[in-house]
This record gives sequence, structure tokens and C-alpha cells, in this order.
Amino acid sequence: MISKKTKYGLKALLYLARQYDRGPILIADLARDERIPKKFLEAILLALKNNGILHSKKGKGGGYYLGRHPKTITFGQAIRVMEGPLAPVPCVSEMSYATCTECDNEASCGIRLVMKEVRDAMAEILDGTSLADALERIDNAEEAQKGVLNFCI
Amino acid sequence: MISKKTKYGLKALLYLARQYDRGPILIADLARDERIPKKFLEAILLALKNNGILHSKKGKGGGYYLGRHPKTITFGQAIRVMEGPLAPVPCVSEMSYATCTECDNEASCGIRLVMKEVRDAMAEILDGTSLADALERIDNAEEAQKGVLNFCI
DNA sequence: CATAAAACTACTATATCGATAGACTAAGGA
DNA sequence: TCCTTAGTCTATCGATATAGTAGTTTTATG
Repeated sequence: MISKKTKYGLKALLYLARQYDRGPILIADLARDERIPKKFLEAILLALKNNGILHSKKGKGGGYYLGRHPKTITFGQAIRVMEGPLAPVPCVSEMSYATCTECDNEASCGIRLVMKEVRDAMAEILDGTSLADALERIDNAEEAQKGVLNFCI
Repeated sequence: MISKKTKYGLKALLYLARQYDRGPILIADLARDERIPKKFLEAILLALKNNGILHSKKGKGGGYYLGRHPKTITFGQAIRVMEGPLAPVPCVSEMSYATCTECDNEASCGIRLVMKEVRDAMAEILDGTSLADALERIDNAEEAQKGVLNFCI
């Protein structure tokens, strides 16, 4: 299960992606519209900024905005910042490998063999889905819902 | 990242699967061989028992043993007991669905759309891999390692 | 300089994790 | 029946993570 922090962060990123061309967005607006505690959101956006995913501008007319085009920001990148490595065990992580303190013979660890598969499957999806992709799919889903409504009327 | 509890639990299950036909195994032996704190292991095994994955026998000659054949116990079942639902968000869980408190329109939630894919990918792997499968793969990996060693000599 | 907005520091509950200690209960064997 | 063995249950503890709050500082703009 992902934490609220991660959910809030992903919501914020989608929000910023949707208005990518409108310049800096205020934390206050984002917090209000997405119903996220403002001070909590502050910390989340700061973390995303420190990892290069977001940029910010201080002072009047300031706010937060995406550091790159929504097509080039993936769920995988964002989740790694907020939730840590995708891998279920450190010994199968590609981005932040570490030995498991528990097992000695890594090559023949059954848990590792299975978790490697899980990590790869997750990474394929999360690193292959950008914010832009998600926005598109949201729009499609909303269209589909409208379609059903019209069909019902 | 999975917790130590889950790692210990999976190790214990693989240990019990490897000696499936030898009757009840003592917690003490398991704890010693797999280097798991005994009292912690106790709690883990108890949880697995309460979920029908393990059985136990009290008194002299007692111990823990698998409740079913290793072929029919999957990683998915075990992980759900120890770690909770596989799904990254409750609203895409098949085994323990719950609405997300945050989002109102579930059908067009971008996070949900992506996480549904992740859940399905994880479930396919974890529910499709049994303890017996893992043991087989461990043996294969050990054979392969030996092969490399022989080749080197 | 005044103001707006992010950045930073500090703090507080609450929950979970990892682990330990001790009392209790059931099952066999002598 | 009594004793030993071994699982069961309850309680506790420190450390860490989660979720959220309050107030202050820094920086850019007009």
C-alpha cells in the first residue's frame, strides 16, 4: 500500500501536468482544489523539487511547476522519490541496490528470484507511464463515462 | 519494500516446504537454522496458522507443518497474511476492496488506473508462484552455480 | 519598503516494526 | 497423576515512519 504522502504527491503532479503551460501554481490553490493539507503538501512538493521533478519560483507570481514536459515525467520517478525503491527487497533494486542482511547466498535465494520478477513487472508499468499518459487515460475514462450516461438517457 | 516479518515468514514457509514429509518442525530449529528471532518467528507462524496456511501440534513431538501441499501454497497467499493486500491502493484490491477516502470519482482516477495495472501484474506473479515452484527454482539456481564452478575448475 | 510566496525549523500525536519477557495451556510419557 | 515439552497469549519497549500543525525566515517582485 502506498502512503498518503505518495497519493498526494501523484495528485499534485497530475494537477500541475494538466496546467503545464499556465506558469507557477500556488501551493494554496493546489491544496484547496485537491483537498490536501497545505503544510503536508509543502513538504511533498519540496521533496519533488529537490529531486528535479518540480521547479519553484519564490515571491510574487511564484509557485510550483513541472521541471520537464509531462511526457517525460513517469510514475516510477515520482514514486521513488516519495515511497523509496520499487523493489520489494533491496537486493533486486536497479536504482538503489543493497544486499539483504538476512540471506548469504543471493544467487539462490528463493525470495529474491520471485521478487526480481515482481520488481521488473512493476518497473515496466510505472517507468512506462508518464503524467501525460495518465491525463490521456483520465480523459478517455471520463469520455467513456459520459458515453454511458448519454446512452442511458 | 516488504517487512522483515514477511521475509522471515517466507523463509520459514520455504523451510517447512523443503521438509514437507518429515512431520512437525520445532520453532526452535527453524529459528536457529534460518537465523530468525525465536519469539518473533512464533508470532509470524501463529498468524500463518490462523489463516490456514500452517498447522501445528502441541506437546512432545509437536511443532509446525504446512497445512497443504507446497504446490498449493502461493507467495500471494502468504504475503497477504503478513503484509496485507497486494494492491498499492485499496480501491483496486480484489481480495479486500475499500474505497479510497481521497478520491470521489473512482472511474476516472488516474492513480487508480495505473495502480490497477500494477496490482494485476503483481498478483499474476505472486498468485502464480507456489512454494514448490520456488524450491524448484532454488535447486536450478544452485545447479547453475555449481555448473559455473565446475566450468572454472 | 511592503508584500507575497516558498523554504525552513520545530513540534506532536499516532501507528507500525522489530524484538523480548513471562505466564498460560495442551499433549505425551513415565 | 505428575512432569516435561512445546505451542499460545499478553504485555511491553525502543525505534522509526506517518500524518499533520505552528511559526519563522528567506527571497523575489512591484
